[in-house]
Amino acid sequence: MTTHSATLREEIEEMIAVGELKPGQHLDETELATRFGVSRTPVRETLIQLASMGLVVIRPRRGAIVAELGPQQLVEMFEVMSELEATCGRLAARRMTPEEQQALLAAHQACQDARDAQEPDVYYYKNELFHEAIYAGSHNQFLIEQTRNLYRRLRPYRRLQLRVRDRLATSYHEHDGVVQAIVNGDGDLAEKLLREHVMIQGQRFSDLMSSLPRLRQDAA
Amino acid sequence: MTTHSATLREEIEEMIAVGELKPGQHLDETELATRFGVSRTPVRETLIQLASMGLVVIRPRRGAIVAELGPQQLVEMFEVMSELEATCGRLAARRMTPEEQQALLAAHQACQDARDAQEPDVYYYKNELFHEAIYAGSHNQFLIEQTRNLYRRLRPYRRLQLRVRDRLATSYHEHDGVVQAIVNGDGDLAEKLLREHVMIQGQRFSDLMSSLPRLRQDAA
DNA sequence: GTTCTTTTTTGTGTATACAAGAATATCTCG
DNA sequence: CGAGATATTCTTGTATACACAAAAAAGAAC
Repeated sequence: MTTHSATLREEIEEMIAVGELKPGQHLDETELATRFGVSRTPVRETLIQLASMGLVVIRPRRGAIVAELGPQQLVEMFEVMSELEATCGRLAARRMTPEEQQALLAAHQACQDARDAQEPDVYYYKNELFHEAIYAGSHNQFLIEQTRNLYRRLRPYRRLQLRVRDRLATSYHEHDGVVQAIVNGDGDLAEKLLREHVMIQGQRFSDLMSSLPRLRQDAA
Repeated sequence: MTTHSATLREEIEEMIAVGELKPGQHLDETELATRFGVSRTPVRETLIQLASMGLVVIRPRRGAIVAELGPQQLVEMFEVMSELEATCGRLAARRMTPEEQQALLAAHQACQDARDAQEPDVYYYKNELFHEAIYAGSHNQFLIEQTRNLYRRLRPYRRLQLRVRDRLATSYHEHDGVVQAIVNGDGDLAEKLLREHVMIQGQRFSDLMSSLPRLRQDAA
């Protein structure tokens, strides 16, 4: 059995992730309550959870709005993201079991297939699995959780990410170096390569950030 | 003006930190409500926040208990802690302003004074300031926040930390290496030294973990 | 005396009611 | 016609009430 606010949290979180609720948008408790057919209480509890996760901001007596991250914050969060992933990679290089290495290679192969087929959507998905395979190899459940949390928090802004020309091929090539470093057990190299790999995405973000104001709901 | 649940959160968080509420202990909503002279509603909202922070665990229909971290989880969290601090150090080595370097040196000097005076309590406090000085040098507010969050989450278990023989002198010596690496701008070295410095504390934790069952309130 | 079932009790989850602060609209006066 | 003050409305924060599930206690069967 699950509680109302738990399901609500997932739903609203998804709505934020896909942009149905835009950064800066005011979240009316009663409106959400009626929309989901519940009372204000579980809605409030949901909003508090989302606030703790950083997805919304609650100002006392002034209600909740979808968190809007400024360029500065985004850069900082991406930097941390790259560090977390790099750490996963370094630990994975030292700790992966043969089975986990096999899984990583398989995920890598799947990326190659998607690249060859020139299917960005497929690649995007396989890419996630590839990174998950590295996370798993860190053998640190808490680290994995933290990394996933941050990833989810950045998701609302990810849909901005353009299908940059040749990004697929470049990405795959970077993956290749990471995989080799990991199977060779070279943690420092894996760390370095992953840090750069993720950071490059972050820099693309920087490029896009000038278009940020366009994204968010014009707050009153 | 601030809201009830905000002040409540700080109070309960502190109670958990100092061990007035022990890991595993059941948190009765009505009891807390009467104790603080408010209704259940703000208490519930507080508990939800604490749950999102990982300090308590809420199981549906079964209430909240103070989170109890197993040895495995503690080791994992300490590993992440060391990585976050190490990252702060690496960034600080590259980004610190001269003023921030001065502040770091001052904090380091304060540690030395405390060591010479053989005052563990003072050293403990000055040590915090020392690490904070490094955080600040990272120039990444989000990273600092994450690091502080984890630190706070580990606080309930920190009071276990023994005054190990010679730990003060060793700690100060380790700090010395870190400071030199940072002022020399050697990010990689600072990262490595800080990782080890924090991890050593974590290993002391491991040693103490056998005494863990004694700490937590015997859950029914 | 032990174990399984049934009943009671306790405590959580949700809904509703009320109070107070913030936003907004209206009105008055320059 | 515009600016400031006041009143109204709206939304949030808190309290209370109720429903229902889970744990605890009591009772029955073996």
